[in-house]
Amino acid sequence: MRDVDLERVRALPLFSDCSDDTFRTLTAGAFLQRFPAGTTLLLEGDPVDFLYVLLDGVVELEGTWNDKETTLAILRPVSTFILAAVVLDADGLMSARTVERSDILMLSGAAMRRVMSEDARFAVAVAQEMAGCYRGLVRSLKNQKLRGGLERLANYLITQRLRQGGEPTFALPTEKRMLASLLGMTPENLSRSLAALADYGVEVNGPSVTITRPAVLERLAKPDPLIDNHQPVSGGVTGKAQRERWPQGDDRTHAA
Amino acid sequence: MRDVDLERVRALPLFSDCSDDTFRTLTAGAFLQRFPAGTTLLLEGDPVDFLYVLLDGVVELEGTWNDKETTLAILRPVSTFILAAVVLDADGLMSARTVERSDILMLSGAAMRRVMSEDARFAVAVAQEMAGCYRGLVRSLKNQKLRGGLERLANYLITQRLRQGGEPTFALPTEKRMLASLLGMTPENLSRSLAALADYGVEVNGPSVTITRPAVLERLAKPDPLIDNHQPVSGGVTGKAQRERWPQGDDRTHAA
DNA sequence: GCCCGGGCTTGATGTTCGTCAATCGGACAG
DNA sequence: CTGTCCGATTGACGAACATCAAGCCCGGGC
Repeated sequence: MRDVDLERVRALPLFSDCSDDTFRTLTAGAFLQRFPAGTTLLLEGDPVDFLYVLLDGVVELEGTWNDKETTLAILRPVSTFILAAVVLDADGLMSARTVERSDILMLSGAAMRRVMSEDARFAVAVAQEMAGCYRGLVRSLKNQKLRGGLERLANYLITQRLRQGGEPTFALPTEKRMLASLLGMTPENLSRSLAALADYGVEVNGPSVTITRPAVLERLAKPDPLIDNHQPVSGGVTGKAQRERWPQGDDRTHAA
Repeated sequence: MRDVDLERVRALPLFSDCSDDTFRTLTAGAFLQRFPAGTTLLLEGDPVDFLYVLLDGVVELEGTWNDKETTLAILRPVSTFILAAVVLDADGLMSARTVERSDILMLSGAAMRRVMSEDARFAVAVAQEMAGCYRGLVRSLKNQKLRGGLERLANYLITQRLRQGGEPTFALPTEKRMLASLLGMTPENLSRSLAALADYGVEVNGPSVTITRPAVLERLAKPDPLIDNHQPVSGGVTGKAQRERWPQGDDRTHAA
């Protein structure tokens, strides 16, 4: 395993605060693997033996029931996933699939659990990361239950624009079929919804989207910081916990 | 604060494993308060200064957007809530309301965060509780995105029956309007859905429900351990983490 | 006893969304 | 270049669901 990769992992909020011993123990039994696109890394219901760290590529988390599938999240580097199952040593509740060829680091789940109880700082980091993931899911559930399809799409586009730097034109990060599944609608309906957003200043050309009248779109979308996390993805803010702390920042960690 | 209450808190998985010092620090600045029904304990978007522990009564967690409300969870004793916001020192993403008169213990969030980094066992317990809550939300999101209203209701009834001891007849734990909101439908539709379940052996009499042909209902509901958590609530299994570990139990915590 | 209010139910109606089917268009192999 | 495949689109239709508007039931207050 290359030092470059090790440093990227060490820089993750999840690992940046732990002792060198802890980090050595965790990475000793770890291995980095490259997977082709479309590989199922983990099937829902299977026991989870590793914490996965996506270093390069794209990974989809999906859930299944009654021959229907839904996308629960789309991950980009650098992200960890199935941390909850590792912490509890439980079966995974969702499947993980590579969307593109991906470099993935696998850390022993047993080692994770052992090391947590020895290194309080690491355990705190795990708790914080879990809390960040939890809050992301609360946002998803509110988004799903409170908004209609068109509103979800409008907010997705607004969020995406901000995360990609704020330019009026940006690219959809995945296939539209997968985006539809993430937004909780069918591909047909996503198509129609995108067409309907033309009235609100949204121009679509293949994967490229241009928002010509942001104010008009926002009046429809009614974005809300308690549902949408508009934090830009730039600048090395990689952990789910850090994303949830924005915009307050770490300085709120006062003792009083 | 009475010793009886202290012991109930100490027995929670979240606190059962921490040192006496940790527990003393946490409970020193804590206070127990009784709230009447319908009290808003916390408004979404407000900073969270306390970890709440519901000792008696019922609490509803709800989310709001655009003048619409949805129930995200209904809590019964003994449960902690808004742990994620406390861990990250962030604003709450949902409101908390008492449904009945409730006894609630409030622990300083700042103390929680301070103590976590000093007591690894406590930090691990927090991480585990967070992981349990996270998995509960994954289940909710899958339930919401993959199933239709009738299926959600059918599975809710099956789960409720098992949690209340497995008898064919049991009582709905809350007002139907709130149940409808939890299930992501309108009260009108819940009424109609309950009526529709008559064909599947479900008899409803006010808050009392009888499942006369469980097999028939299950064929409709298609319950799935990756969505529905059928663990009975009896026998002091109170933490979200413990509920997620079932049915494996703690013996899976092998080092290898 | 009576009235009143709130929760629940029931029916009628419209909107949203999913499904089925056909078509379009670009990517790629032969 | 041409045929094929697959994703995206478009239209027609039906199912699921929300909304609006009664009416019912039951319990509390007068």
